[in-house]
Amino acid sequence: MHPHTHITLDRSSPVPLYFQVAEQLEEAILTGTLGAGERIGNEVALAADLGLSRPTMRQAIQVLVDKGLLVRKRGVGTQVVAGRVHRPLGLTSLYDDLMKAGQRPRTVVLKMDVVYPDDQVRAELRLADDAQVWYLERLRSVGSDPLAHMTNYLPTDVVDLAAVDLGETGLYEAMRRAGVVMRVGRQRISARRAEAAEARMLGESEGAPLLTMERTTYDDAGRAVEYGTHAYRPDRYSFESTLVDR
Amino acid sequence: MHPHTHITLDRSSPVPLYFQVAEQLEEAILTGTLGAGERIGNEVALAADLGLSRPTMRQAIQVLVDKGLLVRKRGVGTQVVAGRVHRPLGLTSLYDDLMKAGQRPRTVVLKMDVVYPDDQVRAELRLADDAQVWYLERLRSVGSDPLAHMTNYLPTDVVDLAAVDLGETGLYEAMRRAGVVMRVGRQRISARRAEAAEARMLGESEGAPLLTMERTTYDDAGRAVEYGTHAYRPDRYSFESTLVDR
DNA sequence: TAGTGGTCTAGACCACCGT
DNA sequence: CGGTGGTCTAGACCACTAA
Repeated sequence: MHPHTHITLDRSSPVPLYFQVAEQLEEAILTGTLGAGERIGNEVALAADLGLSRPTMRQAIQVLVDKGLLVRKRGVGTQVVAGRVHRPLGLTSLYDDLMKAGQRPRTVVLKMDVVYPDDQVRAELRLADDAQVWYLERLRSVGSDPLAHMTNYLPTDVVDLAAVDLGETGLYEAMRRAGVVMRVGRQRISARRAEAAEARMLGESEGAPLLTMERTTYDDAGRAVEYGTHAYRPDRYSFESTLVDR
Repeated sequence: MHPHTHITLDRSSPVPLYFQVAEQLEEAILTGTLGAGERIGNEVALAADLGLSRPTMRQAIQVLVDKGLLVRKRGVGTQVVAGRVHRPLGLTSLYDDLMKAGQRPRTVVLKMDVVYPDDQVRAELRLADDAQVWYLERLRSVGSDPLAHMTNYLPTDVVDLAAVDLGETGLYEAMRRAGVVMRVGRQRISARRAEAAEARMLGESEGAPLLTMERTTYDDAGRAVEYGTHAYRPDRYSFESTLVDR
């Protein structure tokens, strides 16, 4: 009844125990060692097997429930969710996503300036009336294929963009290196027709459908650190996500 | 130092204590009683004030951290995230969303049949080779404006669609009433050109951009219960979501 | 009825932050 | 250094499910 997934714990590691368990359980699910519909658990026995308290074991399982890999049912147990898994989108940039997928993204910085933002941007970033922002416009490609046209606004006190080579690194990675800890992003995804100039840049015809995303990102102090509006070629990009009801 | 948000607990209520606290904290944030950037906490003191244990108080705060309303920073405290809040998308249908927004959606069922699914649908739903599914095609409008063209496939043993008036209720609501507990949804959002027939239905011109979503939903036993591909008029609809890094 | 997850308690030690 | 959140323990009682 116990498909022993053989979990190893290292109590001297700085990695939390619940996370060690979650990692190894996830691995077992992704490799198929734990198949769709299979039951793990119960929590009490698992905890005892591993020499953990039940709350710690529960926390480990909760991580995978939140990722949509496991479902819990009271009185029944915990089971592996069916279906192929795709990685959830987190607070990553397109650049990060492409790198992870083994692609070689290329970025051309079209514009980079310090400007006075318009009212909408100032409101999104909650800036004072006289505050200035970095204005950044980039075109991202994979190989010879244009993929996305990106516009971003950043408060000038968040990061000094002039000191960064944005052709060689993603914006989010640059922000992280500057010590910004991004915690929350609020985004809206829709679609629209490509305008003429934009269509030329993306190698599409005017009026072609574009996938659009606008996002405001907040750091670990709750401060808005970035606002951006992006346009993607829909035949080359899509947004995947997992929703979990608790 | 304590912006006393006056939280009331009812220990005789079946609503969990952590949830009662989370609800009232969220209310305080949404109404502005707790303003952007304001610190709540600390966990120990809050727990003591309310006569709760610290883990319970922590769980309450975690709910709002997961919703992107609060950010925690070790050594500092817990603060309210800046910016306007929009409700996250959960496992709801377009119908539910519209109803909540006070709209009056109208649904026309274009087709409803039991069919043998093609390979892709069979794979998404993890069905046996000889299994049949409900095939459902609907057009949803608000007022006189067409909004979305929706196609769904459901295993026949999940719910009997013939017994439901889908003009009067959303598909997800109908599934819930049939005892289906949906727990996980995996979706992909992109865009494409409207085809001729589709454009006519949606009141758009051929080639107009459409926002597309395909989603597979799983129940509390990890079983695929629904697969759908939808097309929305992008000037009338967009997907909003909140991402949280932990 | 037996077994499962859901909630809750009352502590403990640690890591990190700002002063 | 004091104060914060991050982790962990060892229990307890309850609600729900399935046999």
